[in-house]
Amino acid sequence: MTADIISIPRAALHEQVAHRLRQMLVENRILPGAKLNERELSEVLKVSRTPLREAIKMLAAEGLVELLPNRGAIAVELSETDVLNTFEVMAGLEAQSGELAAQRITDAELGEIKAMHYEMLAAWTRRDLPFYYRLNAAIHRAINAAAKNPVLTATYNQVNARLQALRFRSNQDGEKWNAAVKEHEQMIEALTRRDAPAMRAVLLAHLQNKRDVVMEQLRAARPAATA
Amino acid sequence: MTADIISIPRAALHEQVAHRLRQMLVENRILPGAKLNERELSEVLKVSRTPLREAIKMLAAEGLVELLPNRGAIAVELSETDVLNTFEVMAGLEAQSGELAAQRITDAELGEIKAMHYEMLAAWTRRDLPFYYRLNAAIHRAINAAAKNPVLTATYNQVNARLQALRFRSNQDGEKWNAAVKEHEQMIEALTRRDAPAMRAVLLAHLQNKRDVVMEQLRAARPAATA
DNA sequence: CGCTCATTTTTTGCATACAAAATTCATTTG
DNA sequence: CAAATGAATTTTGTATGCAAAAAATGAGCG
Repeated sequence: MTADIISIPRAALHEQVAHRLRQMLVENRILPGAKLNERELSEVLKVSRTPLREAIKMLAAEGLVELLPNRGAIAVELSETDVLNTFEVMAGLEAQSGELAAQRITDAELGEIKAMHYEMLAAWTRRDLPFYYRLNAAIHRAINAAAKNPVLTATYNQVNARLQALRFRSNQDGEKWNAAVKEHEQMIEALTRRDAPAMRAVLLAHLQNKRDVVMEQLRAARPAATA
Repeated sequence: MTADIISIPRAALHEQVAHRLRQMLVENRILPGAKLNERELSEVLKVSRTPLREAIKMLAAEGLVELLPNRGAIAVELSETDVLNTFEVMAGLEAQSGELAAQRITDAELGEIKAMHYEMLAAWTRRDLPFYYRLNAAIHRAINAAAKNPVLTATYNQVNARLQALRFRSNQDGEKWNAAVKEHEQMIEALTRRDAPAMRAVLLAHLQNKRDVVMEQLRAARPAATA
């Protein structure tokens, strides 16, 4: 009875392909609106078209690509109203995460979040935007995890993935950034007090501001074009 | 220039297959935990395995089936905690739908919902459970539509689909049924007053009760077995 | 010059073919 | 007779082939 060491059955090919495509989409290596050419992609990823097409179908179900009958798939291009609607849903999911986290978080989890919060403050003080972003995302993930609802986490991740593609690295203006940091401090306080309604309120406000920042940058990047 | 009548490009095969499979899963024609045999299904649906497999991958991304590496797919089997978690998310999505609907509903939409409500009361009075269920679902769909957020609607539908499979037709007990009807009346009132917080509160309570009913029937159907 | 329409080329969609893994089943052995 | 072993069968996973649809190209015409 050797412990079954050798397992690691290597994730199925279509899973790997889906993962890589997802990353390419989220990192804007495939631009919104761009066509996903099957022959081309199968050469780049070194797989046949069959698992590639299966992966594309999964991404379509996740809302990351759009399927055009007889014309393949394109990376989703969110209109302004799409972005607003998506943020609205995200706000609801974040608010619920926060609410549940306040009720269910353990002291250990809270401690870790506080630690990350201080690291984030350090990054903020140094104006180290990339590191700030990474910690910010990690904190939100940790709050979500503290809610202890895998269905909520999965739903949250899926909706969030669509927004990742347009989360610019560009520096948000100082005032908004300060506000975001202040909101984060309120979150920590609310969590410490296990105050669920406060968490909900803070996160709703936080996402509203995040939405405004993104919309502003979006309007600066694209001329106008409402859809 | 004849008006292009002949269009109707007939939805792609994998879409049709996905639709039919989704229905089979939701209607429990494929039981939870059952294996989806590709050869078998491709014979029943009269398509080759390729579009069938693409459809299965989509359903996996939607959370309706589970993919087991090298062992195909099985219809998802929700544990008790899965069901509780899913209801928790649904409650949040319904509450948000109601909140937004209260802010955005038109008089015409409200009128139609009221009409359906009265039809539902008729079905309730006659103890016509199937018709009651259909109207109930239609009302919730209409509220969701009145929120005017397609992203919310899509998310809602996707999460809800997983619960459909276990929404028994069996008659819920009279007391709970009366409570549900009363809640629906409160919903209509809140909508008429355009009272968003009230809508949120009513829908949260409504889904909590719905959850209790389902959990009770679930526990009656299955012996115990917590996962 | 620009436009239309036919022809070629490319690309998608579905079916089939083949390889690898899992399952089944019969056989053997303790 | 139970458990174990190993071949036969089934089933999944991936690649390839072929038909139909869309896009690109280019010739002809206004």
